[in-house]
Amino acid sequence: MTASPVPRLRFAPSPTGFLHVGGARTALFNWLYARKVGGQFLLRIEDTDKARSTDESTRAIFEGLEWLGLSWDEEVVHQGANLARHQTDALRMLDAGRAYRCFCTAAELDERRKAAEARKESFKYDRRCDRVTSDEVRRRVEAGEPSVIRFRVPDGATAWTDMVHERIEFPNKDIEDFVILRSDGTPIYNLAVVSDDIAMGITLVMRGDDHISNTPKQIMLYEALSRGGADLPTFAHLPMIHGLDGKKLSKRHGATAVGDYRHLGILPGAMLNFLALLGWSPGGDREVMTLDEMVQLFNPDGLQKKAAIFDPKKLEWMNGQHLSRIDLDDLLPRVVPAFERAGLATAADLAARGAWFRGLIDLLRVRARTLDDIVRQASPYFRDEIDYDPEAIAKQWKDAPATADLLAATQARLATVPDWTPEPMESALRALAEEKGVAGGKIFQPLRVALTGLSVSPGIFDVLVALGRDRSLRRIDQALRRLRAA
RNA sequence: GGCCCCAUCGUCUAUCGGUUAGGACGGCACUCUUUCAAGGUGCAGAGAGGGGUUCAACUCCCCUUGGGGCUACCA
Repeated sequence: MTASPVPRLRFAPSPTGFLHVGGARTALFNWLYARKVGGQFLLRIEDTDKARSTDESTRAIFEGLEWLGLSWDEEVVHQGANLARHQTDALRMLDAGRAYRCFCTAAELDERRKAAEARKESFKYDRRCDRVTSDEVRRRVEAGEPSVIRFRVPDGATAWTDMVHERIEFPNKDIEDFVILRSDGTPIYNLAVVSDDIAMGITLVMRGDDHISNTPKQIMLYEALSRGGADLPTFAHLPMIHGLDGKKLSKRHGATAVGDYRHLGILPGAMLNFLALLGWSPGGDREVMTLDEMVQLFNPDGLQKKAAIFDPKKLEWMNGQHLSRIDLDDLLPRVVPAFERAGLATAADLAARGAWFRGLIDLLRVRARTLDDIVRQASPYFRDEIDYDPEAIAKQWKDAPATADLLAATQARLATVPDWTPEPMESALRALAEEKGVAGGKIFQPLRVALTGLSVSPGIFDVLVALGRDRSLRRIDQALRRLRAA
Protein backbone atom coordinates (compact mmCIF):
# COMPACT_ATOMS: atom_id res chain seq x y z
CA MET A 1 0.00 0.00 0.00
CA THR A 2 1.42 3.35 -0.90
CA ALA A 3 0.31 6.30 1.16
CA SER A 4 -1.29 9.33 -0.38
CA PRO A 5 1.47 11.28 -2.11
CA VAL A 6 0.06 14.58 -0.91
CA PRO A 7 0.78 15.38 2.74
CA ARG A 8 -2.34 16.37 4.58
CA LEU A 9 -2.20 18.35 7.80
CA ARG A 10 -4.83 19.86 10.00
CA PHE A 11 -5.33 22.39 12.72
CA ALA A 12 -7.95 21.17 15.16
CA PRO A 13 -8.89 23.71 17.81
CA SER A 14 -11.78 23.29 20.20
CA PRO A 15 -14.13 26.27 20.08
CA THR A 16 -14.04 27.04 23.77
CA GLY A 17 -12.50 30.50 23.61
CA PHE A 18 -10.76 32.89 21.29
CA LEU A 19 -7.89 31.88 19.07
CA HIS A 20 -4.96 31.67 21.46
CA VAL A 21 -1.44 32.66 20.40
CA GLY A 22 -0.33 29.08 21.07
CA GLY A 23 -3.06 27.79 18.79
CA ALA A 24 -2.15 30.36 16.19
CA ARG A 25 1.45 29.18 16.24
CA THR A 26 0.39 25.55 15.90
CA ALA A 27 -1.78 26.56 12.95
CA LEU A 28 1.13 28.51 11.47
CA PHE A 29 3.57 25.61 11.60
CA ASN A 30 1.02 23.26 10.09
CA TRP A 31 0.27 25.80 7.40
CA LEU A 32 3.94 26.51 6.67
CA TYR A 33 4.72 22.83 6.36
CA ALA A 34 1.77 22.21 4.07
CA ARG A 35 2.65 25.16 1.85
CA LYS A 36 6.31 24.24 1.83
CA VAL A 37 5.78 20.69 0.61
CA GLY A 38 2.74 21.33 -1.53
CA GLY A 39 0.44 19.57 0.88
CA GLN A 40 -2.97 20.47 2.18
CA PHE A 41 -3.88 22.33 5.33
CA LEU A 42 -7.28 21.50 6.76
CA LEU A 43 -9.29 22.96 9.57
CA ARG A 44 -11.36 20.91 11.97
CA ILE A 45 -13.43 22.34 14.79
CA GLU A 46 -13.44 19.94 17.73
CA ASP A 47 -16.81 20.67 19.18
CA THR A 48 -17.67 17.35 20.80
CA ASP A 49 -17.79 18.99 24.21
CA LYS A 50 -21.15 20.64 23.69
CA ALA A 51 -21.17 22.22 27.11
CA ARG A 52 -18.06 24.29 26.46
CA SER A 53 -18.20 24.85 22.71
CA THR A 54 -19.76 28.02 21.36
CA ASP A 55 -20.51 29.36 17.90
CA GLU A 56 -18.93 32.61 18.96
CA SER A 57 -15.63 30.85 19.57
CA THR A 58 -15.86 29.11 16.22
CA ARG A 59 -16.32 32.47 14.54
CA ALA A 60 -13.42 33.92 16.51
CA ILE A 61 -11.18 31.10 15.29
CA PHE A 62 -12.18 31.70 11.68
CA GLU A 63 -11.66 35.42 12.06
CA GLY A 64 -8.30 34.98 13.72
CA LEU A 65 -7.00 32.64 11.04
CA GLU A 66 -8.33 34.83 8.27
CA TRP A 67 -6.71 37.90 9.78
CA LEU A 68 -3.42 36.05 10.00
CA GLY A 69 -3.81 34.94 6.42
CA LEU A 70 -3.66 31.23 7.20
CA SER A 71 -6.12 29.89 4.69
CA TRP A 72 -7.35 26.32 4.80
CA ASP A 73 -7.86 24.11 1.81
CA GLU A 74 -11.07 22.19 2.14
CA GLU A 75 -14.36 22.79 3.79
CA VAL A 76 -14.15 23.08 7.55
CA VAL A 77 -14.89 19.83 9.33
CA HIS A 78 -17.10 20.09 12.38
CA GLN A 79 -16.35 17.14 14.55
CA GLY A 80 -19.83 17.07 16.00
CA ALA A 81 -21.17 16.18 12.56
CA ASN A 82 -19.26 12.89 12.64
CA LEU A 83 -21.00 11.47 15.66
CA ALA A 84 -22.41 8.48 13.76
CA ARG A 85 -18.97 7.41 12.56
CA HIS A 86 -17.48 7.84 15.99
CA GLN A 87 -20.15 5.57 17.38
CA THR A 88 -19.77 2.89 14.75
CA ASP A 89 -16.00 2.99 15.23
CA ALA A 90 -16.47 2.41 18.94
CA LEU A 91 -18.89 -0.43 18.27
CA ARG A 92 -16.50 -1.95 15.75
CA MET A 93 -13.83 -2.11 18.39
CA LEU A 94 -16.34 -3.57 20.81
CA ASP A 95 -17.28 -6.29 18.31
CA ALA A 96 -13.66 -6.98 17.50
CA GLY A 97 -12.94 -7.52 21.16
CA ARG A 98 -10.66 -4.49 21.38
CA ALA A 99 -13.00 -2.73 23.78
CA TYR A 100 -15.56 -3.59 26.41
CA ARG A 101 -18.55 -2.12 28.16
CA CYS A 102 -18.03 -0.62 31.57
CA PHE A 103 -20.90 -0.06 33.98
CA CYS A 104 -18.95 1.75 36.64
CA THR A 105 -20.47 5.16 37.19
CA ALA A 106 -18.52 8.38 37.22
CA ALA A 107 -19.36 8.79 40.89
CA GLU A 108 -18.03 5.33 41.78
CA LEU A 109 -14.86 5.93 39.84
CA ASP A 110 -14.39 9.26 41.50
CA GLU A 111 -14.73 7.67 44.90
CA ARG A 112 -12.19 4.97 44.11
CA ARG A 113 -9.84 7.52 42.71
CA LYS A 114 -10.01 9.58 45.87
CA ALA A 115 -9.56 6.52 48.03
CA ALA A 116 -6.43 5.60 46.08
CA GLU A 117 -5.11 9.12 46.46
CA ALA A 118 -5.73 8.99 50.18
CA ARG A 119 -3.59 5.85 50.28
CA LYS A 120 -0.99 7.70 48.20
CA GLU A 121 -1.41 5.19 45.42
CA SER A 122 -1.74 6.06 41.77
CA PHE A 123 -5.16 5.18 40.47
CA LYS A 124 -5.67 3.10 37.40
CA TYR A 125 -8.96 1.53 36.34
CA ASP A 126 -8.92 -2.05 37.62
CA ARG A 127 -10.72 -3.60 34.64
CA ARG A 128 -13.44 -5.03 36.80
CA CYS A 129 -16.06 -4.65 34.07
CA ASP A 130 -13.87 -6.55 31.65
CA ARG A 131 -14.63 -9.58 33.78
CA VAL A 132 -18.40 -9.25 33.46
CA THR A 133 -19.72 -12.14 31.37
CA SER A 134 -21.19 -11.40 27.97
CA ASP A 135 -24.57 -12.71 29.07
CA GLU A 136 -24.63 -10.32 31.97
CA VAL A 137 -23.50 -7.44 29.79
CA ARG A 138 -26.41 -8.15 27.45
CA ARG A 139 -28.82 -8.39 30.34
CA ARG A 140 -27.70 -5.13 31.92
CA VAL A 141 -27.72 -3.27 28.62
CA GLU A 142 -31.19 -4.55 27.86
CA ALA A 143 -32.28 -3.53 31.33
CA GLY A 144 -31.28 -0.03 30.38
CA GLU A 145 -28.26 0.28 32.63
CA PRO A 146 -25.97 3.00 31.33
CA SER A 147 -22.45 2.06 30.26
CA VAL A 148 -19.40 3.52 28.60
CA ILE A 149 -17.09 1.76 26.19
CA ARG A 150 -13.51 1.34 27.27
CA PHE A 151 -10.58 0.47 25.07
CA ARG A 152 -8.69 -2.59 26.26
CA VAL A 153 -5.05 -1.55 26.37
CA PRO A 154 -2.84 -4.46 25.28
CA ASP A 155 0.40 -5.49 26.97
CA GLY A 156 3.72 -4.24 25.70
CA ALA A 157 4.79 -0.76 24.86
CA THR A 158 3.78 1.92 22.39
CA ALA A 159 6.39 4.01 20.64
CA TRP A 160 6.71 6.31 17.70
CA THR A 161 9.32 8.45 16.05
CA ASP A 162 8.32 12.00 16.63
CA MET A 163 9.35 14.56 14.05
CA VAL A 164 10.70 16.87 16.72
CA HIS A 165 11.52 14.54 19.59
CA GLU A 166 12.68 11.43 17.77
CA ARG A 167 11.72 8.24 19.58
CA ILE A 168 9.21 8.36 22.43
CA GLU A 169 8.05 5.21 24.16
CA PHE A 170 5.37 4.53 26.76
CA PRO A 171 5.00 1.25 28.64
CA ASN A 172 1.38 0.20 28.13
CA LYS A 173 1.07 -0.82 31.73
CA ASP A 174 1.03 2.85 32.66
CA ILE A 175 -1.98 3.48 30.49
CA GLU A 176 -5.38 2.51 31.81
CA ASP A 177 -8.24 1.14 29.78
CA PHE A 178 -9.51 4.51 28.70
CA VAL A 179 -13.06 5.44 27.86
CA ILE A 180 -13.74 5.98 24.17
CA LEU A 181 -17.52 6.38 24.20
CA ARG A 182 -19.46 8.10 26.96
CA SER A 183 -22.64 6.67 28.42
CA ASP A 184 -24.60 9.24 26.42
CA GLY A 185 -23.13 7.80 23.24
CA THR A 186 -20.79 10.67 22.45
CA PRO A 187 -17.10 10.05 21.79
CA ILE A 188 -14.18 10.98 23.98
CA TYR A 189 -11.51 13.21 22.47
CA ASN A 190 -9.01 10.50 21.56
CA LEU A 191 -11.55 8.47 19.64
CA ALA A 192 -12.99 11.46 17.81
CA VAL A 193 -9.54 12.67 16.82
CA VAL A 194 -8.35 9.35 15.47
CA SER A 195 -11.60 8.57 13.72
CA ASP A 196 -11.59 11.97 12.05
CA ASP A 197 -7.90 12.00 11.21
CA ILE A 198 -8.32 8.66 9.46
CA ALA A 199 -11.40 9.88 7.62
CA MET A 200 -9.63 13.08 6.57
CA GLY A 201 -6.55 11.21 5.42
CA ILE A 202 -4.24 13.14 7.73
CA THR A 203 -0.61 12.14 7.23
CA LEU A 204 1.12 14.48 9.67
CA VAL A 205 -0.27 15.46 13.03
CA MET A 206 1.52 18.55 14.31
CA ARG A 207 0.28 19.82 17.65
CA GLY A 208 1.32 21.02 21.10
CA ASP A 209 3.45 18.70 23.19
CA ASP A 210 0.75 18.64 25.85
CA HIS A 211 -0.63 15.90 23.59
CA ILE A 212 2.37 13.64 23.92
CA SER A 213 0.66 11.55 26.55
CA ASN A 214 -2.43 11.18 24.36
CA THR A 215 -0.38 9.87 21.48
CA PRO A 216 0.13 6.27 22.67
CA LYS A 217 -3.61 5.96 23.20
CA GLN A 218 -4.25 7.31 19.75
CA ILE A 219 -1.71 5.00 18.17
CA MET A 220 -3.52 2.06 19.76
CA LEU A 221 -6.77 3.30 18.31
CA TYR A 222 -5.20 3.58 14.86
CA GLU A 223 -4.05 0.00 15.18
CA ALA A 224 -7.50 -1.15 16.19
CA LEU A 225 -9.30 0.94 13.60
CA SER A 226 -7.17 0.72 10.49
CA ARG A 227 -5.79 -2.75 9.92
CA GLY A 228 -2.56 -2.74 11.82
CA GLY A 229 -2.28 1.01 11.80
CA ALA A 230 -2.06 1.45 8.04
CA ASP A 231 -3.31 5.01 8.41
CA LEU A 232 -0.92 5.94 11.17
CA PRO A 233 0.33 9.47 10.56
CA THR A 234 3.64 10.97 11.50
CA PHE A 235 3.53 12.96 14.72
CA ALA A 236 5.27 16.22 15.49
CA HIS A 237 4.93 17.64 18.99
CA LEU A 238 5.65 21.31 19.27
CA PRO A 239 6.82 22.92 22.53
CA MET A 240 4.45 25.04 24.55
CA ILE A 241 4.49 28.81 24.91
CA HIS A 242 4.98 30.15 28.40
CA GLY A 243 4.48 33.57 29.97
CA LEU A 244 7.28 35.80 31.25
CA ASP A 245 7.16 33.94 34.58
CA GLY A 246 7.89 30.59 32.92
CA LYS A 247 4.41 29.22 33.49
CA LYS A 248 2.06 28.05 30.79
CA LEU A 249 0.71 31.10 29.01
CA SER A 250 -2.69 32.00 30.38
CA LYS A 251 -5.08 34.91 30.72
CA ARG A 252 -3.31 36.33 33.73
CA HIS A 253 -0.30 36.97 31.53
CA GLY A 254 -2.34 39.64 29.76
CA ALA A 255 -3.22 39.45 26.11
CA THR A 256 -3.19 35.86 24.90
CA ALA A 257 -5.76 35.94 22.11
CA VAL A 258 -4.56 36.89 18.65
CA GLY A 259 -7.53 39.28 18.49
CA ASP A 260 -6.03 41.20 21.40
CA TYR A 261 -2.89 41.86 19.40
CA ARG A 262 -4.88 42.80 16.36
CA HIS A 263 -6.60 45.48 18.39
CA LEU A 264 -3.34 46.59 19.93
CA GLY A 265 -2.19 47.50 16.44
CA ILE A 266 0.00 44.53 15.63
CA LEU A 267 0.35 43.59 11.97
CA PRO A 268 -0.55 39.99 11.10
CA GLY A 269 2.77 39.55 9.31
CA ALA A 270 4.65 40.64 12.43
CA MET A 271 2.56 38.40 14.66
CA LEU A 272 3.27 35.43 12.40
CA ASN A 273 6.96 36.25 12.18
CA PHE A 274 7.24 36.57 15.94
CA LEU A 275 5.30 33.38 16.57
CA ALA A 276 7.37 31.46 14.05
CA LEU A 277 10.53 32.36 15.90
CA LEU A 278 9.04 30.99 19.11
CA GLY A 279 10.06 27.39 18.66
CA TRP A 280 11.55 27.50 15.22
CA SER A 281 14.59 28.97 13.58
CA PRO A 282 15.56 29.00 9.94
CA GLY A 283 19.16 28.63 11.13
CA GLY A 284 21.70 31.40 11.13
CA ASP A 285 20.77 34.95 12.00
CA ARG A 286 17.65 35.38 9.92
CA GLU A 287 14.83 36.99 11.88
CA VAL A 288 12.60 39.43 10.04
CA MET A 289 10.69 37.55 7.36
CA THR A 290 7.52 37.81 5.35
CA LEU A 291 5.11 34.89 5.27
CA ASP A 292 6.33 33.93 1.81
CA GLU A 293 9.92 33.93 3.01
CA MET A 294 8.96 31.75 5.93
CA VAL A 295 7.40 29.25 3.55
CA GLN A 296 10.63 29.18 1.56
CA LEU A 297 12.76 28.79 4.65
CA PHE A 298 10.57 26.46 6.67
CA ASN A 299 12.16 23.19 7.64
CA PRO A 300 11.05 20.94 10.50
CA ASP A 301 14.71 20.41 11.42
CA GLY A 302 14.64 23.92 12.81
CA LEU A 303 11.85 23.06 15.23
CA GLN A 304 12.73 23.50 18.88
CA LYS A 305 12.00 21.06 21.70
CA LYS A 306 12.15 23.59 24.50
CA ALA A 307 9.17 25.65 25.63
CA ALA A 308 9.49 29.30 24.64
CA ILE A 309 8.57 32.35 26.65
CA PHE A 310 6.33 34.90 25.02
CA ASP A 311 8.13 38.25 25.14
CA PRO A 312 5.79 41.12 24.23
CA LYS A 313 8.75 43.50 23.90
CA LYS A 314 10.19 41.53 21.05
CA LEU A 315 6.78 41.32 19.42
CA GLU A 316 6.60 45.11 19.47
CA TRP A 317 10.04 45.43 18.01
CA MET A 318 9.10 42.92 15.34
CA ASN A 319 5.99 44.91 14.58
CA GLY A 320 8.06 48.06 14.22
CA GLN A 321 10.27 46.26 11.73
CA HIS A 322 7.29 45.13 9.70
CA LEU A 323 5.68 48.56 9.93
CA SER A 324 8.77 50.07 8.35
CA ARG A 325 9.28 47.42 5.71
CA ILE A 326 5.79 46.52 4.59
CA ASP A 327 4.64 47.89 1.24
CA LEU A 328 2.72 51.13 1.84
CA ASP A 329 -0.16 49.83 -0.23
CA ASP A 330 -0.48 46.88 2.10
CA LEU A 331 -0.18 49.04 5.18
CA LEU A 332 -2.79 51.66 4.27
CA PRO A 333 -5.82 49.36 4.43
CA ARG A 334 -4.70 48.32 7.91
CA VAL A 335 -4.30 51.84 9.31
CA VAL A 336 -7.49 53.29 7.88
CA PRO A 337 -9.77 51.36 10.24
CA ALA A 338 -7.61 52.46 13.15
CA PHE A 339 -8.12 56.10 12.13
CA GLU A 340 -11.84 55.55 11.89
CA ARG A 341 -11.94 53.90 15.29
CA ALA A 342 -10.06 56.82 16.78
CA GLY A 343 -12.55 59.19 15.21
CA LEU A 344 -9.83 61.13 13.39
CA ALA A 345 -11.17 60.64 9.90
CA THR A 346 -13.48 58.52 7.81
CA ALA A 347 -12.29 56.19 5.13
CA ALA A 348 -13.84 58.53 2.59
CA ASP A 349 -11.89 61.53 3.94
CA LEU A 350 -8.69 59.59 3.73
CA ALA A 351 -9.40 58.33 0.26
CA ALA A 352 -10.09 61.90 -0.88
CA ARG A 353 -6.64 62.93 0.35
CA GLY A 354 -4.96 59.71 -0.72
CA ALA A 355 -1.55 61.01 -1.73
CA TRP A 356 -1.28 63.28 1.29
CA PHE A 357 -2.34 60.51 3.66
CA ARG A 358 0.10 58.11 2.10
CA GLY A 359 2.92 60.56 2.61
CA LEU A 360 1.93 61.19 6.21
CA ILE A 361 1.82 57.51 7.07
CA ASP A 362 5.17 57.00 5.44
CA LEU A 363 6.54 59.75 7.67
CA LEU A 364 5.05 58.38 10.85
CA ARG A 365 5.54 54.67 10.47
CA VAL A 366 9.30 54.78 10.97
CA ARG A 367 8.90 55.90 14.55
CA ALA A 368 5.93 53.71 15.41
CA ARG A 369 5.80 50.25 16.90
CA THR A 370 2.10 49.70 16.57
CA LEU A 371 -0.72 50.96 14.39
CA ASP A 372 -1.98 52.81 17.44
CA ASP A 373 1.31 54.68 17.68
CA ILE A 374 0.74 55.93 14.16
CA VAL A 375 -2.76 57.09 14.95
CA ARG A 376 -1.61 58.79 18.11
CA GLN A 377 1.13 60.66 16.27
CA ALA A 378 -1.21 61.56 13.46
CA SER A 379 -3.67 63.41 15.63
CA PRO A 380 -2.18 66.92 15.12
CA TYR A 381 -2.59 66.60 11.37
CA PHE A 382 -6.33 66.01 11.62
CA ARG A 383 -7.73 68.05 14.45
CA ASP A 384 -8.16 71.82 14.54
CA GLU A 385 -7.37 72.11 18.20
CA ILE A 386 -4.33 70.35 19.53
CA ASP A 387 -3.39 69.29 23.01
CA TYR A 388 -0.16 70.75 24.28
CA ASP A 389 2.04 68.31 26.11
CA PRO A 390 2.92 70.01 29.43
CA GLU A 391 6.41 68.59 29.38
CA ALA A 392 7.02 69.86 25.88
CA ILE A 393 5.87 73.33 26.88
CA ALA A 394 7.93 73.30 30.03
CA LYS A 395 10.99 72.38 28.09
CA GLN A 396 10.68 74.31 24.83
CA TRP A 397 8.61 77.32 25.81
CA LYS A 398 10.41 78.10 29.03
CA ASP A 399 10.75 81.82 28.36
CA ALA A 400 7.31 82.73 27.02
CA PRO A 401 8.01 86.31 25.80
CA ALA A 402 11.26 85.39 24.07
CA THR A 403 9.67 82.29 22.58
CA ALA A 404 6.75 84.34 21.33
CA ASP A 405 9.05 86.84 19.65
CA LEU A 406 11.09 84.19 17.95
CA LEU A 407 8.00 82.25 16.94
CA ALA A 408 6.44 85.39 15.49
CA ALA A 409 9.57 86.04 13.48
CA THR A 410 9.52 82.43 12.35
CA GLN A 411 5.94 82.74 11.25
CA ALA A 412 6.64 85.96 9.37
CA ARG A 413 9.59 84.38 7.62
CA LEU A 414 7.64 81.27 6.69
CA ALA A 415 4.88 83.43 5.29
CA THR A 416 7.35 84.88 2.82
CA VAL A 417 8.42 81.49 1.49
CA PRO A 418 6.89 81.31 -1.97
CA ASP A 419 7.05 77.57 -2.33
CA TRP A 420 5.76 75.50 0.62
CA THR A 421 8.38 72.76 0.32
CA PRO A 422 11.16 71.67 2.68
CA GLU A 423 14.18 73.16 0.97
CA PRO A 424 13.18 76.85 0.73
CA MET A 425 11.64 76.71 4.19
CA GLU A 426 14.78 75.28 5.65
CA SER A 427 17.05 77.87 4.08
CA ALA A 428 14.68 80.64 5.18
CA LEU A 429 14.67 79.46 8.79
CA ARG A 430 18.38 78.75 8.88
CA ALA A 431 18.96 82.26 7.65
CA LEU A 432 16.68 83.56 10.37
CA ALA A 433 18.58 81.62 12.99
CA GLU A 434 21.79 83.16 11.80
CA GLU A 435 20.35 86.64 11.85
CA LYS A 436 19.13 86.10 15.39
CA GLY A 437 22.38 84.50 16.35
CA VAL A 438 20.78 81.31 17.64
CA ALA A 439 21.18 77.63 16.87
CA GLY A 440 18.65 76.08 14.52
CA GLY A 441 17.20 74.05 17.33
CA LYS A 442 16.15 77.20 19.13
CA ILE A 443 13.77 77.84 16.31
CA PHE A 444 12.82 74.31 15.36
CA GLN A 445 11.94 73.01 18.79
CA PRO A 446 9.48 75.70 19.88
CA LEU A 447 8.02 75.56 16.38
CA ARG A 448 7.52 71.82 16.74
CA VAL A 449 5.58 72.35 19.92
CA ALA A 450 3.54 75.09 18.27
CA LEU A 451 2.67 72.88 15.33
CA THR A 452 2.07 69.55 17.05
CA GLY A 453 1.88 70.25 20.77
CA LEU A 454 4.55 67.61 21.14
CA SER A 455 8.28 67.49 21.46
CA VAL A 456 8.37 64.45 19.20
CA SER A 457 7.53 64.48 15.52
CA PRO A 458 8.98 63.84 12.08
CA GLY A 459 11.44 66.37 10.72
CA ILE A 460 10.03 69.85 11.24
CA PHE A 461 9.89 70.68 7.51
CA ASP A 462 8.03 67.48 6.80
CA VAL A 463 5.59 68.50 9.51
CA LEU A 464 5.10 71.91 7.92
CA VAL A 465 4.43 70.34 4.55
CA ALA A 466 2.09 67.70 5.98
CA LEU A 467 0.15 70.36 7.85
CA GLY A 468 0.00 72.68 4.87
CA ARG A 469 0.66 76.41 4.74
CA ASP A 470 -2.64 77.72 6.10
CA ARG A 471 -2.93 75.30 8.93
CA SER A 472 0.70 75.77 9.93
CA LEU A 473 0.43 79.53 10.03
CA ARG A 474 -2.86 79.37 11.90
CA ARG A 475 -1.43 77.00 14.43
CA ILE A 476 1.44 79.35 15.09
CA ASP A 477 -1.18 82.03 15.74
CA GLN A 478 -2.79 79.80 18.30
CA ALA A 479 0.56 79.20 19.93
CA LEU A 480 1.33 82.91 20.01
CA ARG A 481 -1.98 83.69 21.67
CA ARG A 482 -1.27 81.07 24.25
CA LEU A 483 2.27 82.25 24.85
CA ARG A 484 1.25 85.89 25.18
CA ALA A 485 -1.57 85.03 27.53
CA ALA A 486 0.87 83.32 29.78
C1' G B 1 2.68 10.37 43.88
C1' G B 2 3.08 7.79 38.77
C1' C B 3 4.30 8.38 33.57
C1' C B 4 6.32 11.48 29.79
C1' C B 5 8.91 15.80 27.77
C1' C B 6 12.60 19.56 28.25
C1' A B 7 17.53 22.22 29.79
C1' U B 8 23.21 27.79 25.61
C1' C B 9 23.20 35.21 27.82
C1' G B 10 17.12 37.99 31.67
C1' U B 11 14.28 36.48 26.78
C1' C B 12 14.17 34.25 21.46
C1' U B 13 18.01 31.53 19.25
C1' A B 14 22.97 29.80 16.07
C1' U B 15 26.27 25.75 16.93
C1' C B 16 24.69 19.47 14.21
C1' G B 17 32.78 16.70 18.50
C1' G B 18 37.69 20.95 17.47
C1' U B 19 34.54 28.48 17.45
C1' U B 20 37.87 34.18 21.23
C1' A B 21 30.38 30.02 22.00
C1' G B 22 27.67 33.96 16.92
C1' G B 23 23.06 36.92 16.17
C1' A B 24 18.41 39.28 17.82
C1' C B 25 15.10 41.53 21.80
C1' G B 26 15.73 44.11 26.25
C1' G B 27 19.61 47.19 29.19
C1' C B 28 23.76 50.64 29.12
C1' A B 29 27.17 54.01 26.45
C1' C B 30 28.55 56.48 22.14
C1' U B 31 27.38 58.21 17.18
C1' C B 32 24.15 60.54 13.50
C1' U B 33 20.76 64.65 14.28
C1' U B 34 16.22 70.36 14.63
C1' U B 35 13.17 66.40 18.44
C1' C B 36 11.81 61.34 18.73
C1' A B 37 12.33 57.05 16.32
C1' A B 38 15.02 54.37 12.72
C1' G B 39 20.22 53.50 11.52
C1' G B 40 25.50 52.78 12.93
C1' U B 41 29.31 51.49 16.78
C1' G B 42 30.59 49.50 21.37
C1' C B 43 29.88 47.36 26.52
C1' A B 44 27.72 43.94 30.14
C1' G B 45 25.45 39.09 29.64
C1' A B 46 25.08 31.87 28.64
C1' G B 47 26.61 26.12 27.92
C1' A B 48 22.39 23.97 35.64
C1' G B 49 25.63 20.31 38.65
C1' G B 50 28.22 15.61 38.70
C1' G B 51 30.02 11.35 36.31
C1' G B 52 31.46 8.88 31.93
C1' U B 53 32.82 8.12 26.17
C1' U B 54 36.74 10.57 23.21
C1' C B 55 43.07 12.97 21.40
C1' A B 56 38.98 16.63 21.94
C1' A B 57 32.77 17.84 24.47
C1' C B 58 27.72 23.00 24.75
C1' U B 59 27.37 19.03 21.28
C1' C B 60 27.06 11.67 22.56
C1' C B 61 25.60 8.41 27.18
C1' C B 62 24.13 8.07 32.53
C1' C B 63 22.73 10.27 37.18
C1' U B 64 21.20 14.56 40.04
C1' U B 65 18.77 19.13 40.11
C1' G B 66 15.35 22.40 38.03
C1' G B 67 11.16 23.51 34.82
C1' G B 68 6.91 21.82 32.11
C1' G B 69 2.94 18.46 30.49
C1' C B 70 -0.43 14.45 31.30
C1' U B 71 -2.70 11.60 35.00
C1' A B 72 -11.58 12.88 33.59
C1' C B 73 -17.68 9.70 30.90
C1' C B 74 -12.36 17.96 29.06
C1' A B 75 -10.14 18.94 24.59
